[in-house]
Amino acid sequence: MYNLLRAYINKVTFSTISDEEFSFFEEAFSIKKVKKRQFLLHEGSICRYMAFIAKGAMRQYTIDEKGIEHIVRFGIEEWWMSDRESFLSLTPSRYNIEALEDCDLLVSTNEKLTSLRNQSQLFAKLGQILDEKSYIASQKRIEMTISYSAEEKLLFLMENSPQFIHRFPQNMLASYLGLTPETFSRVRKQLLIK
Amino acid sequence: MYNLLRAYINKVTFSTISDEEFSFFEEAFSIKKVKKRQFLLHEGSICRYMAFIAKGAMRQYTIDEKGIEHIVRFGIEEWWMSDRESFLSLTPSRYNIEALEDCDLLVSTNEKLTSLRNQSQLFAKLGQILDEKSYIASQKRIEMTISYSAEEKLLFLMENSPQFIHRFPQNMLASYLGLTPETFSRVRKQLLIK
DNA sequence: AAACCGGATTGATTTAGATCAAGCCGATTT
DNA sequence: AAATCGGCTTGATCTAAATCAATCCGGTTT
Repeated sequence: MYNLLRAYINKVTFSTISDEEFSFFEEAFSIKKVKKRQFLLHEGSICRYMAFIAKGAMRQYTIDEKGIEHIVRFGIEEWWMSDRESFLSLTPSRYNIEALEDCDLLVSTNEKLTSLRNQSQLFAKLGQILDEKSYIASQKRIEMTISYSAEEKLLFLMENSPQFIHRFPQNMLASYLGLTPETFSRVRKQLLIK
Repeated sequence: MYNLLRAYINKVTFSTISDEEFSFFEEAFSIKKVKKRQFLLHEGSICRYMAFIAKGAMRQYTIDEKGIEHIVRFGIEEWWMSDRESFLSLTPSRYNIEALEDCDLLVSTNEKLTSLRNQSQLFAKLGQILDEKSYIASQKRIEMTISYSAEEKLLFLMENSPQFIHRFPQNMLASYLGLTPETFSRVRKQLLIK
């Protein structure tokens, strides 16, 4: 499982990490398995984990006053899951993180990551690259949500996250796009005809 | 003008930067003044600058097929403006960055920032802190756009960015929230009555 | 095989917000 | 002072998407 993390680090940083440097990662991360429907984080509690998904899929969502769930993020293999705000500032989270499939995770804590950052140059670089990527992705998603029609949102999803389409149920994809399941279904049908 | 940047660095990183280390910043950044209505970046061109706003205000926006502008970001004093994707990958940008007031900027280039990152430990830390903050802010904004009503969006703006309310015209605030100016005006009226 | 369940679809109706259109107001220009 | 302009408001109408409600369908459970 650790070799998945190792391969990932090499891929993202365009480097080959040494055994010595990787040993710091092995110390910082431990294995955690979560079954489908189990939670990594519950609303109201402090997020203690930064999790690398070695296998499986997860979702991060809030529940509004009307009881409706809003999915703010999906995670699949090689993605990171955490509520960074809660994780860093130790404040109660407004989010839930739930396994949508049985997951193999490599998890670490705030303290361990801080020391890892000092031990490994490559970890700092990794963090920087990931932050840039996620910033750019967030920017695009914001643009989508403020300016696209339902049909355009669906096309955006197909374009930018085709892996999600057949992996997650439509009602969740709808939630992720800010649509109702009914609208999602109708728009999808329209697009298939065209 | 450089002392504004200096004070900012100290504030954000909780440190006191030495003259020596700050000299690297002085080398990396140059002063650029842009008048109201002038552009730092035009759609279709490559974003060459990372700009620190010492004074003034800017907006970053796209124009859709129907010719409607969508503001994805505002920037004011002590904020950074750039299209990071274009800036880092040297691809043509889909955004425009325009001065909404006369601006005093400190600008740098991709190459200079890369070398600054090697010269200054504090710059790396600064980058990390800013990335974390902007990630958290983006996450919140995404949540808002997919799940809030017009009224809730306005309340969100008042709560999270009160500085914007009286500084920018309503039609731009509306665009930033993904609403029409008419809806913005009506909802605002409703809220004032309450 | 019957009952059950989590989605997905489909139709009818409602509604929030967009669109269209006109008028207003205050600041700047001529 | 008249004219122009950018932005704001207000009213009437329209429409995309939400809501409500029923049915369907494939997979599990009993």
